[in-house]
Amino acid sequence: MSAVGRPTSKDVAQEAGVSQSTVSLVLGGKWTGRVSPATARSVRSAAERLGYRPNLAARNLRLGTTRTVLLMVPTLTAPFFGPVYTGAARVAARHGFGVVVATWPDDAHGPAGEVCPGPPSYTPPDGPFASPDEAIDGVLASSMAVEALARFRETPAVMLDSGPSAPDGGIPTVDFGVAEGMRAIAEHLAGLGHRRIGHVAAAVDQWTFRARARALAAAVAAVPGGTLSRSMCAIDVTSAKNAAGRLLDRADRPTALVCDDDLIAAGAYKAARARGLDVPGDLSVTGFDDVLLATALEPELTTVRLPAEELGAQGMTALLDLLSGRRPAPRVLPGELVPRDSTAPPSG
Amino acid sequence: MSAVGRPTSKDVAQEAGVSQSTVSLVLGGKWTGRVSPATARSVRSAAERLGYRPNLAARNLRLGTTRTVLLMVPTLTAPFFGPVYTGAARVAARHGFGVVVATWPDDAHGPAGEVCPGPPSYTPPDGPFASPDEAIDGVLASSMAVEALARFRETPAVMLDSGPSAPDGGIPTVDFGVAEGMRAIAEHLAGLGHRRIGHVAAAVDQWTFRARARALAAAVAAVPGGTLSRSMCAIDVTSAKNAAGRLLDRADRPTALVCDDDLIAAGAYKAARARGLDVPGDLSVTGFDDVLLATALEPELTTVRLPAEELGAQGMTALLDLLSGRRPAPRVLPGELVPRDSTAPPSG
DNA sequence: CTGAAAGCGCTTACAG
DNA sequence: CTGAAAGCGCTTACAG
Repeated sequence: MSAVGRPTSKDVAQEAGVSQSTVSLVLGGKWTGRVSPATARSVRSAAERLGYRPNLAARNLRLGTTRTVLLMVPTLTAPFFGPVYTGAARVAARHGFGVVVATWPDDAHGPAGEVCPGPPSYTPPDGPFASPDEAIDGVLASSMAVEALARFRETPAVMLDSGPSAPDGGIPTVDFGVAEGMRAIAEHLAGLGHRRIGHVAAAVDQWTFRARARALAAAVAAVPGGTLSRSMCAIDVTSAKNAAGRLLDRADRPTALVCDDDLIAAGAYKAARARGLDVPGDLSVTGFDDVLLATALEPELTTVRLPAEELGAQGMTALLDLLSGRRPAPRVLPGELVPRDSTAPPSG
Repeated sequence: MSAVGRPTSKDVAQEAGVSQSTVSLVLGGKWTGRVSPATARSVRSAAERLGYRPNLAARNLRLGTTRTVLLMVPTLTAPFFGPVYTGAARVAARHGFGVVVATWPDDAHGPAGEVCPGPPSYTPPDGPFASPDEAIDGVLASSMAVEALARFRETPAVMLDSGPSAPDGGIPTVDFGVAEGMRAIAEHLAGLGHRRIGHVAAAVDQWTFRARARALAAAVAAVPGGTLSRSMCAIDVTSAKNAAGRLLDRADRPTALVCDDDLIAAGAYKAARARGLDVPGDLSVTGFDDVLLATALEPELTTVRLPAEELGAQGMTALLDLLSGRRPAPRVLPGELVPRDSTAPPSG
C-alpha cells in the first residue's frame, strides 16, 4: 500500500501478486472464464485485508457515467418531499444508482450574516465552474417551472408534478391527477348538500395549484346553484387562518372550505374555532395531499391522497428508461379522495 | 469540439487557439500574472461559446477531493430532518461544498415486489464496491448509533444529535441540550402544580430519547411528591394515542402527559378527547421538537424548540473545520421551552 | 488464464 | 507569458 492515503487497485494487485488489470476484472465481477477461481479468491482476500474501496472519481471518469441522479425539489422542509425522495431512492438503489438532492437556492440560503463563526474560508473560482452536485447522469425535477430546467439543457431529465410538457419532444413527465382529485372533493361536498364553497388557495405559482383552482372552479360551476369564493394565502398556518377568516366573515358565508393543502386546512380549522364554528357541524373543511398532519388534526381531515412516494418511484423509473434510450410515456398518478371526519352536511 | 459528447477543456483550447493548460489556468481562476488578460478573455469567450462545463470526475480524480459531504439521516419522511439538511447545505454552499443525503437503507427499501414495471435491469457487481453516494470528503451523521459509523472508519465525520462521544479522540459532536429541555418542561409543569406526570416515551433506541427519559425521571424525582408513570410507543399518532390512553386509564391518572415528540403529543390529544378530557383544562400535554405541527394543533402545543437547522449548520461548520485539520470542540445547542396553550394548572 | 498499455479530462509543477 | 508532459485510479480492448 502506498505510503499515504487509501489503498488503490495497484496496492491490491501487489498484495495479491497479480496485475492491476486482474484486480479490476475480479472486483468488477467480470472475471468468470477469464481469471482462475483461485486467483480471484486471492484478489478478493487481498482487497479485504487492505480495506480496499474503489475510487469513484476514477471509475466515473473512465466510464463517463456517474450512476447518480439529481433530485431537485423546492424544499425539504415541507412534509411532502421526503417521501418523493424515498420513492426515487428506492428505485434508484435497485438499479445501482444513487440520488443526490438539491433544493432551490433560496432554501439553502437563510437570512444573511448569521450562524457559526470561524469556518475555513473558501472562494469559489471564477468562471463557469459547476457546483459539486452536478456530476450526474440525469435529473428529476419536482414541482417546478419548466424554465428552471434550462440549466440542464444537455442532461436527461424528467419533470415531476409540473404539468404536461410540450407535446412535441417535450420532457417526460409524471404528474398527479390533481384535477380529478379536486373534482372528487367538489362532488363529495355537493353530495353532502353544500352549495356555497370557499376556496382557500395557495398563492404559489406552480402548475399543481393552478390546476387545482381551475378544476375546482369548473366543478363548482357544474353544481346547480353552486357558488365559489376564493381567498389566497401562503402555505403556513397563520396565513391560512387569515385567508380562511376572510371567507368566513363574508355575509354569504361558505358552508364548506376547500383548502389547497392539508396545512392550509389546519389554518382553516383555527379560523373556524376562533369564530365559534364547529367543524364539521357548522363548517366542512377539506385538505389536499394527505400528509401526516391530516390524521393528527381533530377532526381528522377529509382530503385527497397524493402518492408522493409513488411519484418519486415512477419518476425515477421514467428517468432510468430515458437513460437507457427509451422514451417513457407521460404518466398520471390518480389522487384518491379520503373521506374522514371534517366534512358533513351543512347545518340549517 | 469532439465529434460526440460534451466539450472538454481541449475543445475550448482549440477554439481559443491556446493550450489546454492555459484554459485550465484561466477557468480555474489562477491566471493572474501568468496569462495575459487578452488571452484570458478569449479563453472565457470560447468556453462560453461552446457551453463548456468542466468534468467533475476528472477534477476530483486529479485533486483527490470531491468537495462533497454526505449527510446521513434516519429518514427524510420525519419533519425534523428537512431543516437539518437545509442548515447543513447553506453552510456547505458558502464554502463551495455540496451535500448529498443518504437515509438508512430501510428508508429506501419499501415493501418488496411492488412498483413500476420494466426499468433497465442492472446487477450491481459483486465485491466490495461502493455505492455511488460514497465519493465524499466527509460525513455528517445525525441521530444514529455510534456503531453505525464503523463503515466510515477512514472518513472524517461529525456526529449530530447522537450524544457525547468517547472523551479520548472521539468523533466531534453537536448535540441538543435535551436534558435541559426536559428539565424545563418538568419545572414548568411542577410550577403549575402538577405532581402526577405521565411520560409517553418513544420506543426508539437513540441517544436523544434515552437522554429525555433520564432527564425527566430525575427532574420529577426532584419535585416533592412527584410521581412518574411511563408508556412506550412508536412515533406515530395511533401508537401514541394508545400509549397515552393506557396512562389515562390508570386509577391514579396523571394530570400531565410529557410526550417525547410533537407527533406523540398529537396522539395524546386524541386519547384525551376520546375520554372527554379537555386539554389543558383536565390534562396538560407537552411535546418536544417544535415542528410545524405544534402550532397547527389546537390548543397550540407547549413544547421544547430544538434548532434543527442550526444543528445542520453547526455540524457542517464542525466538519469543515475537521477537513481543514482543526479539531472542533463538542457543541451543545440549547433547547428552549416554548409555553403555549396546552398546559395549565391541574383541575380539582 | 494473465499482463502491459491506452486513455477518460482534468491540475500543476516544470521548462522555456 | 505560454505549452508540453506527468499523473490522479480506474476499465477495457489487445496481445500473448
